[in-house]
Amino acid sequence: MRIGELATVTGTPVATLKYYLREGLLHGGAATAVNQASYDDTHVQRVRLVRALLHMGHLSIADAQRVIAAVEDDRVDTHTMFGVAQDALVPAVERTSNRYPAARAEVERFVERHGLRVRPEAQVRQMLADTLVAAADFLGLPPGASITTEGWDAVVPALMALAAHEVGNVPDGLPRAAMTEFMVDGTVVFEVGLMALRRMALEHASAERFT
Amino acid sequence: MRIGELATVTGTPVATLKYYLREGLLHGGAATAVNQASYDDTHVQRVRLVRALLHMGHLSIADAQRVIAAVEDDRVDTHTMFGVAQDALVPAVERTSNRYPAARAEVERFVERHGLRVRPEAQVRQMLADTLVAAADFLGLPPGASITTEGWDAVVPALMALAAHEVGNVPDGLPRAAMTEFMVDGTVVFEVGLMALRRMALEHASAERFT
DNA sequence: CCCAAATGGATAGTCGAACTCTCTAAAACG
DNA sequence: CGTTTTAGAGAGTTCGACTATCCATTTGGG
Repeated sequence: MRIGELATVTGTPVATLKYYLREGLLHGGAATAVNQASYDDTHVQRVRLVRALLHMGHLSIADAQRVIAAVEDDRVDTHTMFGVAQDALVPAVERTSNRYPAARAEVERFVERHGLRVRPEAQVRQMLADTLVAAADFLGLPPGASITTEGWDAVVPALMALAAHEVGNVPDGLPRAAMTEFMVDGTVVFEVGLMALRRMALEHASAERFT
Repeated sequence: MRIGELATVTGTPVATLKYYLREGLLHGGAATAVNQASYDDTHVQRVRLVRALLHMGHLSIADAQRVIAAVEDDRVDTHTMFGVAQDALVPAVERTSNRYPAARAEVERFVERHGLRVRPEAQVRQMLADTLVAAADFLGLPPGASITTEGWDAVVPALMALAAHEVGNVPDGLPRAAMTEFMVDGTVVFEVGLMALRRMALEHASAERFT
């Protein structure tokens, strides 16, 4: 297919596709002439991934580039590639609070307690620490007060079951890039769903308490 | 305190605070002279809320205005106010897919199945439907294929327990605006934490499957 | 009490991100 | 064979979120 058809299929303007090409978010089509290239299903899927990252995941172009780069890196195994993609999804925040050492230590204990196989350098550890710090700051805890994760313990088994279910859904035998795209898109899309469920649960709990 | 001190305490430039005042994100201080006003703890807390909404929650100024307006509306009870604030937190997406009717119907069944006390008009229902549609589109399901939520069922009890715990943590006897601020901020901050946990669970599941 | 520094309020300017437009020479399609 | 479409590259636009400037007060240390 040519770029016009790709635009129609994905519902994305040609000018925007060209922009994605320039930014390296979309791999070029097979050149058939000096000003012609042909695109295929991998391009359709990629455009969907990019749009999911940008619109559902609210990533910047720069962050999306990091994810795409990880997806395209063929040198490492699926699990590592997924880890890199995950890391790229973690939003950057300024980390000035002096609560971070305590928060990081609490995260290590949490990971240990639940026997989670999470890389020591995984950005997601930092992400959880960010939350603990923000919560402590917001609650106005005194600087030395202990930061705990015990409120989270109850939800871990359910999340692990959900994650196992989701990872189990990744089809076998796909090219690795396609598998990683699958997992990254799943990460973003199901994340939004989980947030929706959480908010439903909050509204329910609020109804129980306040009405 | 004067605006300079508010700026110091919250780590926000004076120019930005003035911008928030102009945009209605921050209520004005008590005027003590034609060019003097004094600010108090409610302003400090509000600035923290605004920054949590903008930076952790990645809301636009316009969306944050809707949340703040709900927080400031004294005419309704706490639960309703929280619902309005929740609705304002749901990001806007373009909804062109023809899968929406099926997705909405599935959401209704889901809410019914779990006995969730969620308002019929709550935006969070739409948010979950968005996810189902995005997932179906991404997986390339044929247009008529059924959209289900059964993968989510397992996680609901844990989320409800977590939400009950969190709502239980809201202190009693605060002014209602403060209570709502508390819950909104909690929604945003703990949401980030939940996403972090989910990603840890995904990495764990990926390790189990791919290594 | 006096003057540099801070303030409230308003307007204008900046900056980066994410597109969107324009242009040119070369296919492609009917 | 003339109208469309295309690749590629650069310039332009739009919008959101600040940031800077200005002025007429007001404050607060010496």
